[in-house]
Amino acid sequence: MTTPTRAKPARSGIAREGGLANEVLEFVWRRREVSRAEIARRTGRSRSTISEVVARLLPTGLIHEVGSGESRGGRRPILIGFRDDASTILGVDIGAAHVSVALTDLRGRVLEWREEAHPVRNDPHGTAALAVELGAACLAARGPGAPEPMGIGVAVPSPVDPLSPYRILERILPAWHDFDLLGELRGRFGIPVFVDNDANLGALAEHHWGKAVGIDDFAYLKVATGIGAGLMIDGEIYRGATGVAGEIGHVAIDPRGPQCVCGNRGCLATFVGTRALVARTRTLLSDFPQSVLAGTDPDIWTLEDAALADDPLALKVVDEAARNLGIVIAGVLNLMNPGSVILGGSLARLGDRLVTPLKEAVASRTLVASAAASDIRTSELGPRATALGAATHVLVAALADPNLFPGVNAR
Amino acid sequence: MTTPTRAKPARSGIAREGGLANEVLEFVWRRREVSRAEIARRTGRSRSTISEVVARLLPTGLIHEVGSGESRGGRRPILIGFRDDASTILGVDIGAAHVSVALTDLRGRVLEWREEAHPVRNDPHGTAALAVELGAACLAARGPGAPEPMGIGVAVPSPVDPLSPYRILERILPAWHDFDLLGELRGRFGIPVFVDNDANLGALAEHHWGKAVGIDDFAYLKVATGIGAGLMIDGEIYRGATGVAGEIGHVAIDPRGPQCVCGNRGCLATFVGTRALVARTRTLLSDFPQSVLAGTDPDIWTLEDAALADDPLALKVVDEAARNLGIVIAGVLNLMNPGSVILGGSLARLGDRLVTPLKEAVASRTLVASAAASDIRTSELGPRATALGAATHVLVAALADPNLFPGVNAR
DNA sequence: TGACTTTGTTCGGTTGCCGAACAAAGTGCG
DNA sequence: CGCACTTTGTTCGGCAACCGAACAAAGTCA
Repeated sequence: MTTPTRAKPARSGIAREGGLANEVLEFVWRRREVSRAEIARRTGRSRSTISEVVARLLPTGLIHEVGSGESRGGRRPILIGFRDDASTILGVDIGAAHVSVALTDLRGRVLEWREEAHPVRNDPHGTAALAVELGAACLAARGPGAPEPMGIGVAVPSPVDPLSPYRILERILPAWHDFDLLGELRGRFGIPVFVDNDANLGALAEHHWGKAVGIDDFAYLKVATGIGAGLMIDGEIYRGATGVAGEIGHVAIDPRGPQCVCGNRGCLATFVGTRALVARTRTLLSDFPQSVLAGTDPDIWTLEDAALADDPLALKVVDEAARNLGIVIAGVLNLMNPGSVILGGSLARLGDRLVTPLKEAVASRTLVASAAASDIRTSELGPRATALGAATHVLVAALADPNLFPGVNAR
Repeated sequence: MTTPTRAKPARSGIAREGGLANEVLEFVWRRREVSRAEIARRTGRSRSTISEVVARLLPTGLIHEVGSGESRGGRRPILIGFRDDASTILGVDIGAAHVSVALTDLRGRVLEWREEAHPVRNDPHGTAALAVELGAACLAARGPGAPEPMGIGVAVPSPVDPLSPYRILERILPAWHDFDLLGELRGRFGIPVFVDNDANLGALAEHHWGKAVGIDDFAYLKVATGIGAGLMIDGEIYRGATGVAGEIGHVAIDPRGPQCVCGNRGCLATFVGTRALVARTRTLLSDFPQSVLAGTDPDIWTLEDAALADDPLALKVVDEAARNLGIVIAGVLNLMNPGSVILGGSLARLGDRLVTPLKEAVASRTLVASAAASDIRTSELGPRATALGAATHVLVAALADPNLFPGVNAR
């Protein structure tokens, strides 16, 4: 009855303040070096207004004057540059069986990197301690004089409800019930902490640093222990009504398929998850005595290496996986019409060995195949993509409202 | 190089001007009768500001003072009401084999209604002439003193590219290549014309007048000659990168299924389109000699009527259709996590006879079944839903920017 | 060299919105 | 009934954001 309805709640949970100062800041970040007059032209504001805004932004230390640019027939412009080293960000990737941490600058460069295997599912306290330890190690490696990071981003292998991000993992990881990972991190480092689902953050990383730069509507599929999709719609992560959009691991693709942990039969995850791929490889070993994998106990890494070496057994497993993925991707294309589909997770390093059979499977299942199927690609961001995406989330929040990060303008 | 990037291109193609005046206008429309003080509270603005905005809005004739409301312990408020009869809107539904036109007021009430069967696919000129004729008939029935409508909305059974809405139907209806339906209508009536896909407009109708009032993320499925989905995301129709989002009729649900016109096998449309349902009914006739349909040549209407009368043959056909639809809807739920799924098209009148088996099929294919599957419902808007949605599109545009409709404030 | 451009700043003015103050019109209690 | 208190809607002064015009500085081009 008395709830103000003024501002739409931002779907991303990020302020998106709309102020001109933020718009200019984000523009300078995107263009790296740009004059006041150019900002004025591109934002549609007057030069006088932009001059004033830039003057207010300079003392934050996020931007600075970096010299003069080329003349366009008159006075040479003073270029405004973004200070990529004005601060740093910690990106934490909580996987199914590992924790990794990246320390990045404000341009997505990974300055430090730590990774360690850990039984995440059953040990929330140890996981949090490990994340703190790896983060501290990243900071220590930068030396004593390095500035404090401005924030921490965390990727978790589970849906995140944007309305109550603190109670996250319990659905998939019961041991994590009511454990406050975020509070732990905030308490240790004393800076803002953000969480999101790993596939969502992978999509964010692709949007900023990968194959989706400049594309505002695309789907990112991460194939790992589980399978998840991150959907970017109009430049923002789409979460759906209750925050579980993109949970495609349990789409049924074969009602006669094997039993899945979720209780149904023939889920995508039972065919394409890393465990399923390794199991399938073991089953086929006896049929491929000439395979380099023959006589070994394969895991996902040796399987991928074998595929990269064009081993026939590995290629057969990848081919089957691609065709099963294709069923689901065709559905995504028909339903959402994304501008691009990007494949992430370790399988992405197989490149065309994965994409070619995938495109075939998709083309036979889509009406507008020619247009849609042509833009399926593999990520090139590598194993650091998720942690990088977590850091990127903090960067996006900072550009949208730098006031949330008091540490920055105190330099 | 010189493109201004100021305003994001609105995905809907509608202005969404953001001005306070439009916000107030839309608020008054939603609340029907509301005082200045209440508007101020709910929009977060001051009473003085709202007073001024209302004063500027009153001369448009879209709102007016309608008396005084209940006191809340002090002076009684002056209620501001929306003039539902300030203008009218023409909504045109171009179907696969019919044209229908609704004349509505600004509250979605259908004042006049005309419908006629027509071979739309092969006769664009005749179709346009028929739309004009039915529209004129609606206007004539209102008498000579009636005000001119403020705009025309058109629903077409084909994707619409928001960037070039004039070349619409050629992909699905080759005979329509380069025929300018919109120009025809604009030339005849001299008022703004808007187009969109029929499923999108059905979703819009549900959002304003049907089962999705208050729900900003949902999927609307229309089952007719073809099958299409309208996706509403954050209160706006989602079109995807190239305007074909929701084209789910050709999702493959059975690789061993029958050949489809699109060239693939086992498309959803080959199982659940009206033609497929009638064909399936004919096939099963011999197995159900006790059916009321036995000995008849059934069509989609008699089939639905039989199902409503609990005829076993009809129920079996509906049951099969529901299970096939369920496959696709489960995919929609897993991928997009909509707050609700609403079924439209004539099949919707079967109600629980359709929804119950559908929910069963969905529940066995979704991970978060309990939450998601519970909110699948049938539309109650009936056969006028699409034309109503077309008119609603014009209403939405008008509320977002009444300046587009000069005819209104000239009263 | 001189005419013309472009940049960035200064300055006065408009616009949108706010808060304080006020009159009008209510309610509720002694 | 009378009086204190609320709520509504308007008026008016003021602030912040932004703009356009004017200008000096610094460049290009013929």
